[in-house]
Amino acid sequence: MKKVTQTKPLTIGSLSKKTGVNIETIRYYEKIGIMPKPQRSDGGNRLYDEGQFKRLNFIRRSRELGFSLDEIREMLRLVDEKDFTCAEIAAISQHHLDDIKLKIKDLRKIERHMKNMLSQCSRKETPDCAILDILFQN
Amino acid sequence: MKKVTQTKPLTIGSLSKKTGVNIETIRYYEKIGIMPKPQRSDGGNRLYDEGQFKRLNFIRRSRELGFSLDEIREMLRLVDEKDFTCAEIAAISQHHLDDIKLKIKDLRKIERHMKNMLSQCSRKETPDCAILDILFQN
DNA sequence: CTTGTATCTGTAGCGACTACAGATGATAGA
DNA sequence: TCTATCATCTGTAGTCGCTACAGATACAAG
Repeated sequence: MKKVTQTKPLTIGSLSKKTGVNIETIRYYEKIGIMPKPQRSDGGNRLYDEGQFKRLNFIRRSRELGFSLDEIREMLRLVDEKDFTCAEIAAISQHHLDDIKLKIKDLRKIERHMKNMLSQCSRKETPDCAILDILFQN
Repeated sequence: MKKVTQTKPLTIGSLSKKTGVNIETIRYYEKIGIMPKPQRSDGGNRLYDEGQFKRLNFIRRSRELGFSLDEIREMLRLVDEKDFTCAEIAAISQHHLDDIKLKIKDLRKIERHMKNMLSQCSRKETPDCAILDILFQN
C-alpha cells in the first residue's frame, strides 16, 4: 500500500493567498523566468504544485531581505543546476549584507543632516525658514 | 555709473558642470515642471540665469537628502507662491525624517537577519547551505 | 569655412511591480 | 441545465527618477 502524498494543485489565487505574493506579481515572475511555467487546467488556468509553492516562498523571503530579482535568479540557478556550494551562496549573501550596511550608513548621514536642519528651524508661522536657507545657500 | 551685476547666462552644459546635475536630468526636471522653461539663444539652446542655478542647486541638495520630486515640487510651490511658513516647510521635512528613520529601522532588521543567516553558514565548498535551508523552509 | 563639440527633440529602457481592459474559465445555487 | 458571480486569462500601460540612445542642428575655435 503505497502512500503517495499527492497534494492537490493550487490555482494562482490560492497560491497568492498562501504566499502573500500578489497574483500579477506571480505572473510577472513567470514572465521574467524566475518562476517556471506551471501546468494548466483544461481551460488554461495555471496550476501550481508544492515545489512551485516553495520556490515562490523562497523568492518572497529573499525579496523581503532586499535581494534583487537578479540575485535571486542567480541563487535559484545555482540551486536548479544542483551545482552550488555553500561558499557561493554565502558570497552572494555577504555581498548583499555589505550593500545593506552601506545603505544604512548613507541613511544615517541623511538623518543627521535632517535633524540638524530641523533643529535650526523655528517652525513658526512666519514666512522665512532656516531649512530653505540651508537648501538654497550658494 | 550704475553697476549692474549681470551674470552671463549659462548653457545647459555649464549649468550641469556647476551643479553636478546631469544634462538629461536638467531637461527632465524641465519636462516635469520643477525647473522653469529657460530662455533660449537665437539658435534654440537653453540659457540659464542665476536664479535657475540656485533652484537647481536646491533640487540637487534636496534629492541628496532623499526628498522625492513630489516633495520638492511642493516645497518649490510654496516658495514660488511666496506663501509659505516655516511651519509648513518643517512639517514636510519632519515627515521626510520620519520616513528615513523608518527605512533605517527596516534595514537594521534585515541586517540582523542577514548576519544571523550568515553566522549559521559554514561557507565551505560543500553542496548544502544553511542559508538556503532557511530561505526555503516551510 | 571647416571641424569638432554642444545641444536639440523625441523615444525607449531600467527595476519591480501595479493597474487596468476586455475576454474567457470555473463554480454554486435555483 | 441555466445563470450569476467570481476567478483567471492575455496584453498593455503606468509608476519613479532618471539614463541612453538616434539623428538633427547650433556654436566656437582655428
